[in-house]
Amino acid sequence: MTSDAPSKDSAQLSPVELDAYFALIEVSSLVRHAVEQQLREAGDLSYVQFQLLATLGDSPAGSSRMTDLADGVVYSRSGLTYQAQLLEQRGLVTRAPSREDERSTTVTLTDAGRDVLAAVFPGHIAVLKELLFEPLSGGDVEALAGVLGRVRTHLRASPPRSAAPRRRKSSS
Amino acid sequence: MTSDAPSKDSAQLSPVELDAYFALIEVSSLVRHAVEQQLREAGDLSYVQFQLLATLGDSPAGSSRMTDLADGVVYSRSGLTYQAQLLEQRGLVTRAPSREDERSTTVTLTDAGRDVLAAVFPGHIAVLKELLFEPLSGGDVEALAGVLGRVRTHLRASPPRSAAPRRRKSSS
DNA sequence: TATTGTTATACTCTATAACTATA
DNA sequence: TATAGTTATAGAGTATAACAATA
Repeated sequence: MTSDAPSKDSAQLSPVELDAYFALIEVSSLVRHAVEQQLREAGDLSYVQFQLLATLGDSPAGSSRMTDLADGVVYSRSGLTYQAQLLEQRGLVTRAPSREDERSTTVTLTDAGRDVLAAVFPGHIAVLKELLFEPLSGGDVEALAGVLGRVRTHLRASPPRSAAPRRRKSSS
Repeated sequence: MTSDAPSKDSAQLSPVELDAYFALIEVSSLVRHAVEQQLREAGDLSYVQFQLLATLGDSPAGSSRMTDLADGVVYSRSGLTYQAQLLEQRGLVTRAPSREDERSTTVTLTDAGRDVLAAVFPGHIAVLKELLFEPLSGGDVEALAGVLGRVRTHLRASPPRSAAPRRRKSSS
């Protein structure tokens, strides 16, 4: 333990950092894969579609603008359009031009959409409990939420390189 | 905060669990996306290709059987063949039947493969430091590695649902 | 002119099933 | 018969660029 600092200078990652990085990739990868299967089987939803439905379900009116929906879920606008089309074709959402701003499209969760969401939730939670939370203590979960929350805040604040193709363009 | 225990029974996730889950997905998603871009720009590598090269680079002989390579990197055998073909076409790896077991294919990292790996590493590390580790203390990193390490162990031990199409079939 | 969203298109990746060959 | 790997093929998802419409 000579230098346990995060080593912001050296061009190397410390062994602990490597551990953390590899574990993060492997865990998120496996969990996501398992969750995707469950969603596919229980409701024929891709993960992105689930995220969109869940986001709509969280909003009070069950609706949202396309641009707001895109936040964090998708990396390109056309990708969002594509997924929204699929959801609309299945009758899980509705799309209509916003009255406030005719350029915007308001996406709204339908009753059928809520049904699918409800059909999928229990299994979704079961997978998470079994795969992610089963081996963790309450303290572990808090630590995880705390640390990852800090990273998330950092990521949201820092210039998203090109994660967000458009949107949030201050100067230029 | 009546029941802060991990709540292994109720069919709901606690607020902290939800936090941890969402943060995990968002962070891993953003980090991975950023890393993928860097790898693409610096060495024209997909993340899976990078993982394969890096795995080979870690092994003493710079070579490995296909099946061993697949571990954790890919979810189907054909997917691995596909990526290995791409790497071979670019001259970054070599494929040859193993002498010990003629059924096996031994994949070996070439000098060109090592070069690409070397070309890509610094930027890779830089992205991780900037995006993932920048806002974390040494203790944070250790906590992260510890908790995720525990989950990883759990995931590796538990029946991979169908993550591993073949391989590791005890009874049957 | 800037913003919102869609469309067309090309491409990457993944997965299932059928198949070959060796143990 | 079981294992290692490849092939064919089909489908899902993503991204870029060009486009239309509104602010």
